[in-house]
Amino acid sequence: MADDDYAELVLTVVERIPPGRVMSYGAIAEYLGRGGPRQVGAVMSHYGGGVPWHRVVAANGRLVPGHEQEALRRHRQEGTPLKSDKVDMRRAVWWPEDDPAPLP
DNA sequence: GGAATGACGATAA
DNA sequence: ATTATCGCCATTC
Repeated sequence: MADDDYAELVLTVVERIPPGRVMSYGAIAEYLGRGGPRQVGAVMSHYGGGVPWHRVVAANGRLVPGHEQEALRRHRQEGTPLKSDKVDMRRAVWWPEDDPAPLP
């Protein structure tokens, strides 16, 4: 099934997000070039248990619904640019080509 | 097969 | 800044 592939792709990208940086659902979807923000969100909600899900935020900087407290705590821990209860996107938004991590 | 649903996004009021 | 609506897209009922 292709959707499992898609899920793995999403998870891979999420794992690639460096600490102190975040990526929006839409950004991930755009980067993958298929599906949409909601698909990414769906994958995260179901399969996102093994990746730094807190680094995935809504485009408006809102933290993950249902885990705001948790995500907020971790972000403070990692030094993510925060706006009180939201992420400072202007600084925190990250793009894969921004920081080409060496793939083994 | 059609309607409802959802860790979204952008815009309008 | 906050809330309300509409549009997107694939999955699920």
